[in-house]
Amino acid sequence: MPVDERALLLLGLLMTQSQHGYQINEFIEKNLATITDMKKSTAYAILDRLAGAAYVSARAEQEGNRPPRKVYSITATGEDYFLALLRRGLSIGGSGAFAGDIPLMFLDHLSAEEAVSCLQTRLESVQDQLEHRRHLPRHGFGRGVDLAVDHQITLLEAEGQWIRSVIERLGGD
Amino acid sequence: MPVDERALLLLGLLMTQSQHGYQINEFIEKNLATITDMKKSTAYAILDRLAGAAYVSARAEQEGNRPPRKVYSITATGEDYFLALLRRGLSIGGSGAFAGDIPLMFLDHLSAEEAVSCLQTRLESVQDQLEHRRHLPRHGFGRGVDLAVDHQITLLEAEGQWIRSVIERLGGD
DNA sequence: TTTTCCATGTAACTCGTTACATGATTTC
DNA sequence: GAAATCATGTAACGAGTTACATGGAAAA
Repeated sequence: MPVDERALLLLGLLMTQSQHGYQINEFIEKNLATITDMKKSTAYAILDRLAGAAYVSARAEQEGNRPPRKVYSITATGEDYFLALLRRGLSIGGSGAFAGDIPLMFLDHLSAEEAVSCLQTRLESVQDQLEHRRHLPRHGFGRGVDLAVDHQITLLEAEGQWIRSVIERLGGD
Repeated sequence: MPVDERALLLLGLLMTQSQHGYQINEFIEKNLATITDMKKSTAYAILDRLAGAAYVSARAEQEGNRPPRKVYSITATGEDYFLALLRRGLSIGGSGAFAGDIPLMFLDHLSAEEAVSCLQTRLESVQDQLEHRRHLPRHGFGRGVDLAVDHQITLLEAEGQWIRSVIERLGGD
């Protein structure tokens, strides 16, 4: 039973303030790109679903002659549900099976040189991702988004170290 | 374009020797539980698909009056495809977004005590997973499955350390 | 004047899981 | 006599992505 992370994310964003879908999608795109890859259609659909379940309420709104919006607010039941999802999500965490484990199993089907070259590419990608996250604007005191980014940095550092050790074992330059 | 890890896994297992689906599924269930959660029906379906694409060939076989089997062998084209998937998979690795990042974003919606309690549960789960992987029978010299398990151990250790540091920051006992 | 922004969706599709079916055989 | 093993699948479902539609207003 995987915790419904996308619903948790949307509810969490609505905990701060009532928002309409476009607004939420923009926030995700601009600030949470490293954390989630949820697509806009998906967000709209889930907001709909949450409204159907009365975890959020929706009221229509219009500004000038802009397209009409649906402003979502989290309900009392929604807050309970959010907290329940949050507790489960925090307690459980990842499954321990990480993406990218399977290719490793077959490393020895490549020559040492080729394996090293692939791993170096991977290492560079990890370094780039680290660099990117380190230059991200900080918001708080290790809370909120920053905490998640911090988590990613830690794991990316470990990943980088590990790749380097494998390259060494393979006798790379 | 996420690398097709499941196809890579099946092709990789067929690189060692020709096998029938049941055999493959058994191996996965007994030896790769920490690495993948692919279901049997899924494996059968993908083997079918790979046969359709001529990446593997299938021949029927029957032993005594057991149910007939389909023994799959990887073809020359299949080996090429396998190596291509392998190179991509090794070079790319994970996206940097890890499962369990989202709940972290909302940690401060819980009281410090409750957050600590959740994280301690998570820490215990990580420790259990570490323990389990450390007691797994080793096969080779840091190659094959062992390498993937090694990778998981490294990341789980980092995860554990990180959780401990967060607990400390929150003033946990 | 073409592009981008605003704002919400629908329809078709992919990928994978769940639950079930089959039927002989060996084990409890 | 009941249950597990062997061996392969099918059908229904669910979650999410992709590509597209809409239509006015503001920006390039």
